Amino acid sequence: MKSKDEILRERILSGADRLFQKYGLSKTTVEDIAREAGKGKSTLYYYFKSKEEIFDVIIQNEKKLFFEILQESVSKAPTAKEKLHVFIITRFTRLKELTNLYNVMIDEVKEALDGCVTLRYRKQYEQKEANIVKSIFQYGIVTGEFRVFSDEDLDLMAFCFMSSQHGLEIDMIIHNKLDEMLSRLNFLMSLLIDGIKK
Amino acid sequence: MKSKDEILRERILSGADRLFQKYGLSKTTVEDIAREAGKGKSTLYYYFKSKEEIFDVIIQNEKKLFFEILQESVSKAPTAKEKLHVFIITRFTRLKELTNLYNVMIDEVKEALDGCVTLRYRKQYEQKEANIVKSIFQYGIVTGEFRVFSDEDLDLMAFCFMSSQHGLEIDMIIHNKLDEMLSRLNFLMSLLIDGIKK
DNA sequence: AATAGAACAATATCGTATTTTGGTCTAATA
DNA sequence: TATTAGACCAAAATACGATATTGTTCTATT
Repeated sequence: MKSKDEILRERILSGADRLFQKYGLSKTTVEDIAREAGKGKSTLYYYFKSKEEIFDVIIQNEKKLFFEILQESVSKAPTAKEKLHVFIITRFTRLKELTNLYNVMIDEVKEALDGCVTLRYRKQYEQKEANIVKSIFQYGIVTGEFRVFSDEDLDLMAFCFMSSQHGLEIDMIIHNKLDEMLSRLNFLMSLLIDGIKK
Repeated sequence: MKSKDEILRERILSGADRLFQKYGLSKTTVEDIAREAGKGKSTLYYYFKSKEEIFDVIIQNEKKLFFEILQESVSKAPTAKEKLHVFIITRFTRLKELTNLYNVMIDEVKEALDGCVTLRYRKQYEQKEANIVKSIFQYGIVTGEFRVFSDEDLDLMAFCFMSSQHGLEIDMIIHNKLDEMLSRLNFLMSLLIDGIKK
């Protein structure tokens, strides 16, 4: 049974989530968020330190949800190979639904390419992705599906696997071929799996 | 023996190349380029239709040079596997030297991520890259190094190989690890090669 | 034929006024 | 006392008119 505080807090967050999805962080005002929650601005500041904190909580929540879903679906697959494919499919399907998390990832790429590296969210996000992939590798080694690699190589491989998926995504965006995205992500993952299997 | 026209034309181009490298296309004025060539603006318009054409010629020249160098170094390697590694090393080494070409590639990624897909240069550039990689695959099949793939799969593989390299580059830029770039590019290529070899 | 320099319209920049915005604070309300 | 509204504030953003800059054209000159 949630307290009154928590109910209102979540009302503010879900309203803000919708606004950020629609208008982005910069175009959504604190006044907008207050109105959406049916409260005054002061009330927002009672519950949150700043607009930035509201956004941060939303992103952290989406990230938490994303990785819970990802981890759950991966854990259900019986083989490491299947886990990797499930990882790709689930990641692709679910990340797009979490619009604010997705947008933040893209924004940080753009910032980095502009020579402005802040990485508020992406570093930790990518680390979590790579950790899941690494644990799948380790599982695959235990089951005998994959060759044995050093821990250092596993880290490197996880990074490279994910970077290659990121690259494919970006290139598909560039070439406006979003409908082929999932099949190509899977194709690439199959190639990479072929590179590490026994 | 070059004609006077060609000498002056190349003087304009090399001056403009330096200016574009330093200031970029938008911040380099036609007046700048004229001054660098020691001529008036009108003279520039005698030889080139517009500032944009000067830039285009420079990019096309850099691209031509880049692919000649790439093709030459690849053709010297004896095995398909070595060709792929030479491709990666040469590509990495030489593209960075061709500043204007490199900058145009990055700019087009940024534009695409902004939802504005123009692709003045990148599409053809990527097609050429993929063609070289595909021909290396075909060579590797002939020499017996790689498994046999359909032509369609070869196209897809070439695209995916290059996209994965692009992704690694972008992620290294994002994480500010440019010093590790080449080793990781080679590491990823090795994984991918392992995925296609007999 | 090759070149300079003036002219032009479109675009960019700049300074200033005005509005908006995130956040603070006090008083009111439940 | 906890929660909330609304006034206020300084900084940031925006709008706008004036001015400068820029890419290009065109005419006259060499």
